[in-house]
Amino acid sequence: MLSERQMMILRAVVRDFTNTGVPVGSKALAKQLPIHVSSATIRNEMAALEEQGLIKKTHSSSGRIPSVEGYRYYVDHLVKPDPLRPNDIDVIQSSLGGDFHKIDEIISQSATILSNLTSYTAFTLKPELKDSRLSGFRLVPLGKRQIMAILVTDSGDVENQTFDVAGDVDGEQLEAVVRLINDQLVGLTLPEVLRKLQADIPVKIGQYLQSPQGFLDIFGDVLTRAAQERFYVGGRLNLLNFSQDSDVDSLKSLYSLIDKTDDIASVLGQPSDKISVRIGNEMTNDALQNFSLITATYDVDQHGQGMIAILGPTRMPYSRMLGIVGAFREELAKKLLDYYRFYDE
Amino acid sequence: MLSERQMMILRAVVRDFTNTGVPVGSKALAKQLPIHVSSATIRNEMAALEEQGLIKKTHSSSGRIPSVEGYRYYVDHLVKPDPLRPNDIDVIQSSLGGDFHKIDEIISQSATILSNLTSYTAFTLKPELKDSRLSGFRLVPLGKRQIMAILVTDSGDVENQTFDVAGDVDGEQLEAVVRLINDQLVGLTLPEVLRKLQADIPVKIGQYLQSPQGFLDIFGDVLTRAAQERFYVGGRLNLLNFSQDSDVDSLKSLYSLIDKTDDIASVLGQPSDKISVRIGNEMTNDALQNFSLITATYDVDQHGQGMIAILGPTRMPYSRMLGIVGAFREELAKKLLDYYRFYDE
DNA sequence: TTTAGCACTCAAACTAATCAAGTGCTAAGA
DNA sequence: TCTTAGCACTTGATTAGTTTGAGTGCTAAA
Repeated sequence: MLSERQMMILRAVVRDFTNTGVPVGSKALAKQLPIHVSSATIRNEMAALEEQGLIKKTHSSSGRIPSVEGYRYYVDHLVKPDPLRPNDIDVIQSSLGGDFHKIDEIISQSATILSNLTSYTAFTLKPELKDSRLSGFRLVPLGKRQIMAILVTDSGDVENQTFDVAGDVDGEQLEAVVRLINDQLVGLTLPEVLRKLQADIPVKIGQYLQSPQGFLDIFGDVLTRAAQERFYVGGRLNLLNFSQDSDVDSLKSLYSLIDKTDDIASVLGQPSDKISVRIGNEMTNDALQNFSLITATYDVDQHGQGMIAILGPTRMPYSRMLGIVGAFREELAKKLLDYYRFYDE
Repeated sequence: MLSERQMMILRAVVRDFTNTGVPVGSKALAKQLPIHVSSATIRNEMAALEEQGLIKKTHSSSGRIPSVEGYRYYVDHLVKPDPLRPNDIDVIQSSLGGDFHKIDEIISQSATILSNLTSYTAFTLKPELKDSRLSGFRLVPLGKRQIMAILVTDSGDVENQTFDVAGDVDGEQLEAVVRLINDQLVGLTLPEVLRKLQADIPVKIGQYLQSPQGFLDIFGDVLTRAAQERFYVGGRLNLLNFSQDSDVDSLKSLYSLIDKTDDIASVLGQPSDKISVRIGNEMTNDALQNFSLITATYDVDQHGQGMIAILGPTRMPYSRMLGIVGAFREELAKKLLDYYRFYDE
């Protein structure tokens, strides 16, 4: 249990340290705090806070910095999200105001906006229904020897891939394959389709194509891409700003993590209604020990739930960041609702 | 004019320095050189080389390092490309040996291989005909309100983009627009198409669509993408290894340069038959002052000419790198010829 | 419970001393 | 004329020692 005064001190330590990056000493605090006490008193209180593991020293005679637990307490109990700055509002309005022709443009643009506002790295995921289902498959012949495979899901995701075929393209064969897939697989969830693709489908396709393997490769490829959550990243380069003493290796593993599409879901974690903050070692990933991750979901009614996130140093100004993330999720949801309303109704 | 002995010394200085990164002194050279002279003699020769601007000191009593002019002389007159190591050959064979379904897979894979072999950053461009022409355009309706626009050029490039439309999709309108484009624009070079797109096409399309602007945006978009040379990058993270004293700003501008699609052509420069080496300030771009760029073209007969390149520190082992680039361009050309032969004939 | 005072700690900044690698120059030798 | 041994000199790196300043914990008095 913390006393009022201890909370006040903890809050001040976090605020000061996140702003300046310098450990905070008792004298500076005494001068700054609204109550009138001496630095010695502050020292006593700080010792108590340290006892509880909320703040720590960088060396035996240094000022204090927040521990991970201290940040956590601050985020859970003390922080109040800052309201947006007028300038921030302008940025959002103007970047999100234009005309868009597809959801993905809005989502990818959002990642850029978020990274600009925060000067950290931002992630965005489009609204996604729980289990999206295969809703259509096409094979479009292009030119002489080229075919484009297109896969559509019921949540509107489209994946496509072109590939070359040897010999002439037989229109009837293509049609037969497309019909087969649409008959047998449309309506199933993508994992189900993947499972069937390993089982009975190859046999059936063998009836129409003499060498189905190539085709199955392509189809499987497009399918896995569609099953993976596509996410957008903004401001990747901002990570460079926080590479303390230029630790190239950890930077590299950080970037590999970000670029590995299949890992991002596990990093961002489960959606939850609240805005979630994970701090340093609260994330299991080694590369993220000095970072904090703020994630938030946004709802677009029947179109499902999406996610936005920002990744910055543990030592980030949480009140401002929480304000930005909170406000932006609202703006994005609003924008998407408008978008769906325009195209769907 | 350099004497035989001076050449020998210059060669040794470059070789030593590129291998170790440490300025090369007269004593070490005297011990290492095949001829038997004292370090004092070497010092005299080095003074002569410095006089000519080919080598320089890092401070008044240091060993010598090559100047940009020294590297240039070395590359132009002294270097002999290393033969590939057996291990390198294995890497190429196994990474390029698999089955590919499209040119782009081979080209993108090549960027990865090159970066692995060199541990630098690699670029690859697919073989490109001089002025590729529009050879086909489609609008494929997907689901309720989604359309995919597909553009094909006569060199086999495919660009596509999906977009949403408000209101019901009118199949006849779509067909009319597609027919219009195919009638009026197929066969023209892409710049010509772009020009027409600003001029008479909008009027004509206005006859079929009540609000053509959205469509024109999309079409223009796909068109510009198709007109830009698509290139692949391998080993971008390797640039981090050479950020001397973690100069974040110059790293950032380096990455922005690499990611800006429209600038890369100007960076890579004009194709030429030879393998070209550009060193440090021979490139005008500020961000590249400490880098060297090796570019090489490769020919795939009637399918045009492509390009590969590697970007590494000025202080790179040129003989090995030239060997790798030289050998790889051959391998790649061979692989592509095989590929075209399989699919085209 | 608060606070003035004091002894103590530690990182950072600065100074001085030493070392090793290298240079240019001179003068003697081939 | 070219080569080379010898020597004085320069410089960056490393190490050890000092000083400074911000900060701490503890004690004893208010």
